[in-house]
Amino acid sequence: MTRIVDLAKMLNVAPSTISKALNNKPGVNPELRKKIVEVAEKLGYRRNPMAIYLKTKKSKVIGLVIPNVSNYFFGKLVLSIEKCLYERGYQYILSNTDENEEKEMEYLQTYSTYDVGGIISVTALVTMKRKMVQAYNSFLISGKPVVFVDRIIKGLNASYVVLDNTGAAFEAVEYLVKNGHRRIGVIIGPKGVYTSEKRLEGFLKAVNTFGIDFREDWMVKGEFSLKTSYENVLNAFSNLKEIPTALVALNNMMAMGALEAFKELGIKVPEDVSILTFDDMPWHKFFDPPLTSISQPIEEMSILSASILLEEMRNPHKKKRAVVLKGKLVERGSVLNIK
Amino acid sequence: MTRIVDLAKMLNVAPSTISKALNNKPGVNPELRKKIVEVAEKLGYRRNPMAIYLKTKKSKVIGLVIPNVSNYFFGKLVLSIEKCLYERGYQYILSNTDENEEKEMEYLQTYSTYDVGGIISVTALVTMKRKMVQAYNSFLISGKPVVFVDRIIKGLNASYVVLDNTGAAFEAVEYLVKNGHRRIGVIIGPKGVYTSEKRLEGFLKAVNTFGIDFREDWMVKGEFSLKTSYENVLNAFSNLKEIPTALVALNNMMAMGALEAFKELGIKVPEDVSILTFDDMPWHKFFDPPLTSISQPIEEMSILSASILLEEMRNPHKKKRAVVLKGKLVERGSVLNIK
DNA sequence: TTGTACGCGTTATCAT
DNA sequence: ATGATAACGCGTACAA
Repeated sequence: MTRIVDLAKMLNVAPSTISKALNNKPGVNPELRKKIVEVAEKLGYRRNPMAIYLKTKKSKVIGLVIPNVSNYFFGKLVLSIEKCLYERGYQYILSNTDENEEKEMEYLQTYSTYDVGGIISVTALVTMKRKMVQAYNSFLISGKPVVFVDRIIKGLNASYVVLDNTGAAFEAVEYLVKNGHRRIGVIIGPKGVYTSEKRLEGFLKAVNTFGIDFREDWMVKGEFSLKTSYENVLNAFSNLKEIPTALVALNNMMAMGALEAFKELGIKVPEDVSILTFDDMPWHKFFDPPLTSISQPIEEMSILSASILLEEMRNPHKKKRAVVLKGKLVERGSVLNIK
Repeated sequence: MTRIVDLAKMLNVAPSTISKALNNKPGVNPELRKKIVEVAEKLGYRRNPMAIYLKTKKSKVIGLVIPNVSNYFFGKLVLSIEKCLYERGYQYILSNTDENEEKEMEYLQTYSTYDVGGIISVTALVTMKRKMVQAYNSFLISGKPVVFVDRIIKGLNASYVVLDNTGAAFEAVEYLVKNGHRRIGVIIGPKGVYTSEKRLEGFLKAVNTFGIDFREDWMVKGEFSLKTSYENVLNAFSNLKEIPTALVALNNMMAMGALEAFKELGIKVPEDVSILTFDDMPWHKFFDPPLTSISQPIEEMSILSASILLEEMRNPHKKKRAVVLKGKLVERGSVLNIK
């Protein structure tokens, strides 16, 4: 590895001059600077982030908290965020929390020892809210910005980038009503989870607005997982005297669970029940039937969150931003027009 | 952040004593050690990896080269590897190469400045092989182990963990033959890609062994991507006078591409053509028809590669290991028995 | 058991 | 405009 001192010796100048030249600081003869840059390039000099941090205390490493990279949505998020960061010379530490708050707390701890300069977080499903708030707050008060993506923790003065979950859920129901459905069920996620609650809020608002039937026993708890959703849908629909004509899944795992349960029960989709799910996936079009889904602007979310974070790292007293993006309903074959 | 000196002051002992106590080294009074561990715990002391590295030159950061985390297979791989590493106090730098060798080279460069202690690599599709070999070799000769997963670069003395691609492809064809198929096509990946070549090798071996028909124009180039596969299958099957009764896709993206092309051409799966694909995905069972797939032991691959790497980091002169794992054929509905 | 020098590459500061 | 050099940080090895 070529170092600044190596370049200095090579060119018979002082290390400080090399440093100034490479960092575009004033006080270097333009010709000399050009030569220095040239030689640095040729010898493949690369700045040493550790040493720079040692000296300047400005870390170019950011913490990236994600529930689970093997989920397509989060994988894409990581991918685009990495791209943004890499282009600007930042590194990141990826932390898979597995939706486990304790694990998330653990990871936040390690961030201190690695001196991350900021955090982008899709925070885990929260129950021990107080501790979590405290943990994130300790970063915020020490001037390290945090940007929340997809999910918010209330009571924290941090920027965030989320979907208009309420609006999207409203539109989902509206679409079903337009297709003649008046008996609509829903598979919900865990209590206290931001996305689930917001989506349910929009769902209920629409039910109210359009004055359609709604029953408590058409609301199935799915815990945002395939297995739970499968079990609870199986249970609910085998006991129901009157089943809804359509079902909204508040995430895609739960839609798969429902599909599996329906297959077992001999309930045909969409003939017997229509399905509409949150989170569009590239393979939904190959499903039987092709799944009508709500797609999220993942790329936009990633780019926004990364640039907001970087901006706040540069300028710690910047006003926090609250970004809410629109979803898009992708029509396919899992919703039947029963008008 | 509590530091060793803080603990030392607090307990009126020397920093070196604290260090020894916390690292289970001899030369500390058992009672004192107990007290030190206790106080360290209470004050939330966490060792500083940077400082340890500074002193010992032993980095606990490892480089993780992955084509694309948003691909389920690689996402799972990252997840399990992270788990292994985290448990033993290691951190990792994730690098998405996007199957781009130049990007991979770039990332390998940054590894030097972050002083990674070792590398786990699913290396990108290689054409500039020489440069790549050189890059990895420079790590190997400086005593930093590299473990290749899923794909191998020839001419490198490094451990690897891969699937028995040839065997799995052979079994795929064998299964089709058992179901009465004698005209079998294949969608292949890019030239020079380890997994594609090995799988094709097994395919051809089986064709030979079972003495079934094979034609050059039943071999479609899919480049391991949905789009290319779609285009080429569309093209090939609209010109073919006689189409095969079954098609093996050498990865799941290409299977989706074929599915899309068949839909457009009005070719029914599995009535007109059976499909069998590499890479089982959790959603394949919901496809129309449910996709018969070859599943890989992702978890096992991850755990093995992580432990081999860690072992070699501890013991640099350990003999390199070559691990080949078996795939498993998951029967579903996309292969028709035409006997 | 203690005290302390040392390791690293960069950069800020002050002198020339 | 350029040079010389002292930090910067924290854990550890080694001599006492």
